[in-house]
Amino acid sequence: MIAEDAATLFGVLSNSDRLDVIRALVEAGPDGMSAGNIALKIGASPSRTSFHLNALSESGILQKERRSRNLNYRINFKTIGALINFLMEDCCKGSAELRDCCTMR
Amino acid sequence: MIAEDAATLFGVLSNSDRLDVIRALVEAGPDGMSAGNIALKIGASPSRTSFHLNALSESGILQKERRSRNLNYRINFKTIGALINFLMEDCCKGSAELRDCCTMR
DNA sequence: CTTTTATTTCAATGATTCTTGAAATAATAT
DNA sequence: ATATTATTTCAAGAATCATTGAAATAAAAG
Repeated sequence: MIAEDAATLFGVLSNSDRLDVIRALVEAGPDGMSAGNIALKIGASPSRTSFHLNALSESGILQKERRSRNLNYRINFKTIGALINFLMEDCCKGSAELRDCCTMR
Repeated sequence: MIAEDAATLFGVLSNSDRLDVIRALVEAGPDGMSAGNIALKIGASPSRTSFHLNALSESGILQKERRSRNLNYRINFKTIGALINFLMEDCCKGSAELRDCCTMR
């Protein structure tokens, strides 16, 4: 991953609503959740939720799939993992000091 | 760490210049670098560099210390580590799937 | 084929962030 | 004291991002 793409992904994560969406989808498990249920869960209007869902899926953090009337979203952990790898390995050159600060080690 | 603080930190990381600063300081090692040398290294004007250094140290990603005429900056890995922990443990609830995507595991 | 449900798109507005270059501050050296 | 070096601060403007509510689209049901 190049720095510009990482910067874009960090930008997508730099919003509480979007972090709430990720949390809701992690809780929901591998089947994901519909846009409407996500909106209810995070307490935001449909259009506001849609705006954030678009940023998240545009960047590859979420994947969407239509299921009849609903649009179902689920997390794509590969993208989040790639971003963490960029930060730890690329950007911080695998720093041992940083690794020691991380619980998963 | 609460979601709002994490969102702020992600916002600080959402800029290529600032990622370049972090990379330069990781390369520089534990002694860090002066603002002027950072500006030279990342190829940005002094005031622009100062703007980004301020965002980085304000958020706790960098620490600064005056050394006579120079202001010396170095990385505070604790903050970056705490953010990675938030993302992996808090936000993604320690997801095994996410952990499997990370090289450090 | 009209209505209902689910969601997105759009335009307008407000808020935040970034860049630039000039001026201000801080420390040191002459 | 004055000049030099290092860095920040500031104001102005441009660019990007977020929110709102109304209108548009998509699918399904009556």
